Amino acid sequence: MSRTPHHPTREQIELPMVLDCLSDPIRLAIVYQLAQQERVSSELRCSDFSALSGKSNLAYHFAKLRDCGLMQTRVAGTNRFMRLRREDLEARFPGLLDAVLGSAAKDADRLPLLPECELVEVDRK
Amino acid sequence: MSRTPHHPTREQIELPMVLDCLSDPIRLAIVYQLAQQERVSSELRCSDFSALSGKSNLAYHFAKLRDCGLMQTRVAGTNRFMRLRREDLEARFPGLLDAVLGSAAKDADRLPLLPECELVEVDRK
DNA sequence: TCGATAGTTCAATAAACATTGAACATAGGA
DNA sequence: TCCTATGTTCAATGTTTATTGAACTATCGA
Repeated sequence: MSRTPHHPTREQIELPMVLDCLSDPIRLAIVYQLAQQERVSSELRCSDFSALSGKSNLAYHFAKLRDCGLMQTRVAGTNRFMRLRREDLEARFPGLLDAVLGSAAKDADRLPLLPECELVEVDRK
Repeated sequence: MSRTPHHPTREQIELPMVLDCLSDPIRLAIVYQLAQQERVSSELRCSDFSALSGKSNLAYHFAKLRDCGLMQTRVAGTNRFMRLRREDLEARFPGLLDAVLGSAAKDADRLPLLPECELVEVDRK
C-alpha cells in the first residue's frame, strides 16, 4: 500500500479522458475543491472529500483522476495528499482547466455537490 | 419525420452533459468539423459526417449533441442542417468551447477522427 | 504489541453507453 | 405515381461505468 501510484507523464495526458473525467459531478467537485484550496495550500487529503461520497467510491474516482492526469497523489504515512496538475494541464491544453472551473463556479448553485466545498483550514506538516 | 427535434433552451444547458458529450471522440470530431466549417458556412448536413461512422450511429450522436445543447438541427426537406450553438455556449460557459476546440486542434494528430475533417465546399440553398 | 486510522482492492450489481442492422418515414425528382 | 436519397427509430448486443460493502494493507501512537 505504500507504493506511490502510477501517474501519466505530461505528454500522455489525453483530451477525451480529461473531459470524461470532468463530466462526472463527483469528480468535477473534487477538482473544484482542489482548485479552491490551491489559494491556501496545494494539497488535500482523501478524507477532506468525505462529504462527496463514501471512501471506496472516492478511491475509485481518485484513481480515474490520477489516470487521466488531472491530479497527483503523494503518499505520506497513511495519508495521501492530492493536488491538481495545473502546470501540466495548462501546458497540454491551455485555458481548458480554467474554462471548466470558471463554468463550474458560474453554475455552482446548479451543481449539487459544489456548494459543499468550503475552504478547509490547513495546518498539517 | 418532419417535426423539428427538441432542443434545450440556453438556460437548460448543463456543464456535465456538455463535457460528457465532448469526451466522445466521434462527437468531438463532429463539433470540431462544425467549428472548422463555421468560417465558411455555419451549417452542415448529416451526410457530411459520414467519414466518422454509419448513419444510425451518427443519428445517435447527433441526438446527444442536440440534447446537451451543443448543436442545433434545422429540418429542410429530407435534409437536416446542423450548426454549433456558439452564442448560447459562450453565454453559459464563457471560453469553454474555444478552449476545448483549441485543445483538440493542438492534439489533432493524436485524435484519430480529427484529421479527416477537411473543409467541405458549400453551395446549397 | 495492540488498536485505531487512512485508504485501497475486490466482487457483485445495476444502469448507462456505443454500435449494428433492419425497418420505417419523409420529401423530391423521374 | 413510383423510386431514390436522407435520416430517424427500434431492438439486440456487448462494454463500460458508478456504486456498495466487505476484506485487506499499512502506518502511527499508546
